[in-house]
Amino acid sequence: MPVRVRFAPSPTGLLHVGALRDALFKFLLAKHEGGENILRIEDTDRSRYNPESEEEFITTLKWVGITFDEGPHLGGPHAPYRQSERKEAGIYAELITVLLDKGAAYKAFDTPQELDEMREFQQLNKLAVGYYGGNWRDASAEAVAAAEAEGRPFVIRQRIPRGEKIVIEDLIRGRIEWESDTIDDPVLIKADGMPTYHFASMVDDHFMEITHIMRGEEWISSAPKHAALFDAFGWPRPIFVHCPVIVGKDGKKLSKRHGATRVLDYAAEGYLPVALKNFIALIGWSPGDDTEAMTEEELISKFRLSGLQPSPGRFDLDKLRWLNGHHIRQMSPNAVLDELLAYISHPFTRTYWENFVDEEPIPNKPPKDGKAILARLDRIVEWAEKDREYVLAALALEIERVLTLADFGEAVEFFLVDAPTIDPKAAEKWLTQPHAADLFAFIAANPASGTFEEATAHYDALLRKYAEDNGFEKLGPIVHPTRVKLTGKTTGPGLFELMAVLGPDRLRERLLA
RNA sequence: GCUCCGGUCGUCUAGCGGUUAGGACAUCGCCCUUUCACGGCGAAGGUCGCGGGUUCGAAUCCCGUCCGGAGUACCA
Repeated sequence: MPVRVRFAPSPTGLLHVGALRDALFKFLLAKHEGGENILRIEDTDRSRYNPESEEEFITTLKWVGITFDEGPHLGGPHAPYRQSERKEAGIYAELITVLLDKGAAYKAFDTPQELDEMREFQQLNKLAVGYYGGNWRDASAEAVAAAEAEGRPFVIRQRIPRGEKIVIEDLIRGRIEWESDTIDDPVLIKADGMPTYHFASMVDDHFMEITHIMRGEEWISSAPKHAALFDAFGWPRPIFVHCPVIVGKDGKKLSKRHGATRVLDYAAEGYLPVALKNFIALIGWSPGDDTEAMTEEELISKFRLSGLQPSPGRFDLDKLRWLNGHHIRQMSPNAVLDELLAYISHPFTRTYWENFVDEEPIPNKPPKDGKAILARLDRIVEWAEKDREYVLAALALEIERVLTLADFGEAVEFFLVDAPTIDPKAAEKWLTQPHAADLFAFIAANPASGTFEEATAHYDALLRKYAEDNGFEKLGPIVHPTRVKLTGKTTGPGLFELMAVLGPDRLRERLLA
C-alpha cells in the first residue's frame, strides 16, 4: 500500500516554522516512499477563519519547494480538499448519522453556562476536568426527543467507551495506553453544524486513504479519541506518528511571541529553501550517521521514519546561518546571481525590509536599516543588467564570506559604487602612511591586462616588487592602504583578486581620487 | 488538579547491554594568509536529570523520583 500523508493546516494565520517542519516530514516521507502528499485545508472554525491564510500557505510551501499531489489548488480524486466544502457536500452529516445510529455518538443539549459550572465544580473538587457524560450521555430517548422538539441547540458528542483500555501504537513512542474512563467525550459536531477537528479530520483521513497520521506531539492527548472513532466506525486505524515539536529558546512551544517564526520572514532575510529544509529536518530527525549538510535529494533518499526522535528540539539560528552559508558556497556564481535576482524582486523580501525595525541591534553598532539593505541589493540588480560578468566576478569573490543572500548587498557594494565610502578609522590608520600616495600612483601607472588569473598574478607581483624596492619587509603596509583606498574597508576578498575584478579604469580612478 | 509525552556537552544529535560516550553548530587556539572569511588541525565542554535495582558489565533493561512540556474548548 503506497504511503499517503496529508498536511492539514487550519487557515487562521501565518505559516510558521513548526508547521513547516510538520509539512516537511510528510513531504520527505512521501517522496522517499514514492507515495502521495496531500494538502487539506481544515477551515471548520468560522470564527478564526482568515481568508488570506490559505494563500500564505500556498506561497510559502511553493517558495520552500514542498509539493503536493492532491489539494485544493490541484484537485484530485478525493476533492473537495477544504473541509468547509466537504461539509457543504454533506459528508460529515451522513457519517454522524451512522455514529448516532450505532450509539457511538449522542446529542448533548448543555448550555455554555452549564458547561462552565460543571468545570468549575470539577476544578474545585480536584477532579479531572472534562465532559465525562454530563446530563446527556445516558439521557433517555424521550428526554432527547423533548429537548429537540423544544428546538434547543445541541452538539453531538462521541461516546467514548467506558471501562476499557485504549491503546495506540505510536511509531516514534511505541505503545501508549489510557484508561478510557479518563477520556472525555469530545464534541464531534458543533451547534452550528460544523464538524470539529476530532471528527472531520479522522473522517477525511479515512476516505482520503491516509496511511500515516503524522502530526505534532500536542495531539497525543487526543489520539485515544481518534483511535476510538476509527474503532467505532469499524475502520482500520492509520499509523500514528506523533512528531516532537520545535520549541523556542525558553523551551516553550514556538509561537509568534518568539520573534521570526513566519517562514516567509526567513525567505526575506535571504535564507535558501534548501538550507531551511536541511536545518528544519535536522530538528527531531537524523539520518543515523553523521551527515548534516544535505541537498534536497539527499534529504529525500535518507529520510526514514525510524530516524525520528521523540524529544522536542530548540531552534538554533546560528546553525541555520552556518548551513545557509554552506549551501550558498555549494552554488556557482551564476546560480547565486539568479537566486539573488529572484530573491531581491520577491514581494515578501521588499515588504519585509521596507517595514523592518531592528528590535535587537548589536551593541555598539547602528541598528540594521532595512531600506538601506534594499538599496544595496537593488544596486546588484541594476549592475547585473548592464554588466553581468562584472557582477558575477564580484559575487565569486564574496560567496565564501556571506551567510545569507541579504549579506551580498553589503559584501559586494564597493564593487558597484563610483567611490567607496571610506571607514574613518581605517583611513586614519592606513591612508595617512607617508608612502601611500606614491604607492597608489605606482599601481595606477602599472595596469594589468589579460585574464582574471593573469591580472591577479600581475598585481601580486607588482605589490611585492613595490615592497621590495622600497624596503618593506612585510606586505601589510602595502596591501592595507591599497585595500582601504579601493574598498573603504579593512576586510574583504584577497586584494589581488579584487583588483583584477575592479579592472584598470576603476583602479586608477579610485587610487588617484 | 487530571491524563499523557519527554530528559545524552550551551544547542542539534549518534548510540539500542561491553565505545577513551562519536559528530555538527557556537566558543577558544594553531595552521593557511595581505585582511575578513573559507578550509585544515586541535582544545575546552557530558558524573548520559537523579536514586535504586537486574547484570561480570547499564546512557542503553526494570522500578521509583525530580524537572520540563503538552492536552485538559462547540480551536486546530
